[in-house]
Amino acid sequence: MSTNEQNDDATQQDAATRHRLIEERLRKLEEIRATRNPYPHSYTRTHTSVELHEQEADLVAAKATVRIAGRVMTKRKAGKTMFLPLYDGPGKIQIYAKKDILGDEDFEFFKKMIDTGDIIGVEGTLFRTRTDELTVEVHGYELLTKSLRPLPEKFHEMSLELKCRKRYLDLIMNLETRERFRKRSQVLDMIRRFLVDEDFLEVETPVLQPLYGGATARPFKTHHNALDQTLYLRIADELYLKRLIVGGFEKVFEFCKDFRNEGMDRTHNPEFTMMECYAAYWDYNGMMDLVERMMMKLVDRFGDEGRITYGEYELDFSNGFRRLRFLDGIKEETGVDFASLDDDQVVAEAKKLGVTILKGMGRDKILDEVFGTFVEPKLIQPTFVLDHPVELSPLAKWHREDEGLVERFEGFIAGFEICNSFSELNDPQVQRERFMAQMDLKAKGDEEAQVLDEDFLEALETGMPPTGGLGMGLDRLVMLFTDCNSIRDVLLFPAMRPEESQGGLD
RNA sequence: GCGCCACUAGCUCAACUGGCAGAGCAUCUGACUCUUAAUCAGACGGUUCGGGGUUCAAGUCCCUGGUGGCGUACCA
Repeated sequence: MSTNEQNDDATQQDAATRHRLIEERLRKLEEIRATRNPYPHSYTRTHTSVELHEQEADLVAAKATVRIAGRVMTKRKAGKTMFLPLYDGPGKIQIYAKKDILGDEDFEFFKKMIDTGDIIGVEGTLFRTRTDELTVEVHGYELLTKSLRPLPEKFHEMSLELKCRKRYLDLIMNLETRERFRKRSQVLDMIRRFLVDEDFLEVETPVLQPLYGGATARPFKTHHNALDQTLYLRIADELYLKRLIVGGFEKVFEFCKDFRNEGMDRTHNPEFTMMECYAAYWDYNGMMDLVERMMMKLVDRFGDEGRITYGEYELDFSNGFRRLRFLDGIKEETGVDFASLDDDQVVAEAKKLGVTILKGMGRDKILDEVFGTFVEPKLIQPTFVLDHPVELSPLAKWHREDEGLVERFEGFIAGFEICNSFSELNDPQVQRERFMAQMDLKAKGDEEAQVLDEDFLEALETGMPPTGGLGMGLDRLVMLFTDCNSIRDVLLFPAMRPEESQGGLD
């Protein structure tokens, strides 16, 4: 960012409008510059705080001089001594500064010029205080970065809004926030390793797509100037990964950012991270096994005896996922056997159940509504919902036994959907008919209906082997393993409305 | 999109029925050579989210705009 753009940056602001706390820091910065460099280029550490804790016995025995660096979180001054907790990347360590060790000048400089929020490097030896806290006795120190802004108050929770808007403050103040995002990285890493171990090839496909497909959602739209072409941010990468299966890669996966131009709530953010994978010669049964193996790996690592605690729930993975057929689920919860009803009866029964029926909703869409209302909230323990009506799943292959259904499953845990999978439709003529049906729905006003992708059909006509496919919402999965009930807690920078006039350039 | 609630010092929050805008932390000055939300004494700090209205008087009531939270709708 150029300095021109930083009109509200502390150092650029008019003295009159600058906050007095910042003013005070700037005054100190000025004074520091007279004798020292407040922003040196590097600092060589010998240990991190965590390493000091781990290697305490050896380091103390050897009377070793250690060098650490981190952010000053508070200053506890006691006359001619000071205690300061220092936070570095992995953790924290207390340091102890003493006048008769540092000398008058260095001690007074430390006391006056080093503020909470400043980043310093410290050299010294390890000892235990009377209250048995491992501490570095400071023999020398160096200011590494002067902080010009006050940190939030230290013993109340920051407001949720501030945590999300200024995530760096949340990360500075709350080690458990750092831990949560470290865990997110570990979950994603385990999934990636799992897939690679299962011989899946990681690939990358376009984020900017001339047609959006592979899911049912409204897209973000943008424009490519050189080509004078409308482009869409992807809502899924499904159709591209299938092209790769056509091309002969037999197992592929992608961690993809998808973008959906829809509402936001505790399980939806306009951009989110999905994992999609496809395996040639598999069907949805193979994908169910894959998901169970993957989840067991994660639960082994992050859970306890095959269980994880999520909010008020104890989720038990030790027996895999329960299998529940879509229509059976509805029957179980509503007592109505929709399979045996004709279209008019479906409408009547749904109305009787209190489901709102909008214009242009077909039979299957109504069933989906019934399912969402009565069944989904009940799916707390790991469950695969399978064999959906065809209209809801234009990219899934027809069921080999039941007419009107497709081979599809959705994984539900704690009442929300974490994955979706099909035996992929590879008959190009049937796929064309499905797209045509979607176009009809679109014409009738269904804004989310999928669009016909001629290039994708051409790929299918070239021949895609029987294939199992899977899409998994990684943010939601991370929510499960971090016991978070909002997607914002597992996104470092969740979507927020811009503050004041920080929106666009115009 | 709709409904309800909130917005007060840098941060977290008080302020009764409309009657002088407050505390803790942070900051500054001073004391203190083992502190743990350090302690003690003092000081500084306010466009009560913006705009309009009612009133002798508005943080408080009304209208309007903004941002957020929760719920709801839409949604892989």
